[in-house]
Amino acid sequence: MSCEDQTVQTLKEWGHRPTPQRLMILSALRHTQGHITASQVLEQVKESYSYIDLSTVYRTLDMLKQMRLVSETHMGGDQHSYEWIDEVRHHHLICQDCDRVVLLDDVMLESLGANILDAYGFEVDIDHLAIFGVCQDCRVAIP
Amino acid sequence: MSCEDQTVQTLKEWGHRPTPQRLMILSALRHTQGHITASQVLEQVKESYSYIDLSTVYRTLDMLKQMRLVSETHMGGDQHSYEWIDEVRHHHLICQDCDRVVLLDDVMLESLGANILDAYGFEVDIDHLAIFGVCQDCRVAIP
DNA sequence: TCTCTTATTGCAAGGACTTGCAAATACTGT
DNA sequence: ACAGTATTTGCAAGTCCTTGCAATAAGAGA
Repeated sequence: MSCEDQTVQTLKEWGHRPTPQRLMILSALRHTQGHITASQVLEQVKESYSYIDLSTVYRTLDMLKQMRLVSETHMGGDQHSYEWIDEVRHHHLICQDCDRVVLLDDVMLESLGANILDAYGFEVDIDHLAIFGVCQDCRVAIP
Repeated sequence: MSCEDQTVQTLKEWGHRPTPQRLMILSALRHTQGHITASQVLEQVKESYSYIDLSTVYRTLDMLKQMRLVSETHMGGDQHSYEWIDEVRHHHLICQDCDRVVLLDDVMLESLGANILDAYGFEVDIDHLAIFGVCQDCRVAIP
């Protein structure tokens, strides 16, 4: 089963229709390494189908978020970032001085999730977290 | 020194001018228990000064965020929430089923901060976090 | 106190994202 | 294959928040 068919299957399982627009948006997301903004998705899809509308992109991204196939992150700029959730889940440490982005392994947050579940009975669901702060280099540079 | 004078002092220390608009916005924030949205601040200030503009409110909120006097949280609705940061810092667990908000003690996140500092040399700066998930009651209700 | 400089304001326009709605499209059962 | 139903789309309008800019107001120095 191709990766395309796989996606169609997943959509159907959720009761969503695999429309051409959705497949194109999915393809843009899957074939992008790392983060991509909604308007970048739009541009990419427009190359094959120029009538696609931004609202369709956002609606599809919302759907995929709910399905846990993509993660949404607000990384400080004016636009949100979206990313296909592959095997390895990770988060981001964003330096407020130099804007550098450091990947944070999900393992770090697993214990947080466990602690919260213990203490509050609340089952957290952290797909993608952006944590702000100051990175190592800037901490050294700024005494 | 009154709480008003205190605020004026803090503003000056940061090189910001204590304009009437800012003082009214500050007062609205300080005298609100819990969260308040930007437009709620606007409404409250308008009662004494009807020419106040939303952009001034947002600009002041940004300033106060930077000064760590208020925290901003996106709690799932369409507007952000702002809150005066008092003695006790806390975060929020938001249930995606029933929308209930559970306060999360900052202690839970201190160890996360320490772990990240150890592993990455990155000094996190988490003012106010909104973590989504499923609360205890809903976990029980939904088998 | 008065002038000079700089920060701040209100307004208007803009950007990102959302929503209402009629037309178009995909699935279901026959 | 076809009609009926429910979803989905593109468009347009709307919401929340941000930004550019000229006019205003605050603080500093004479």
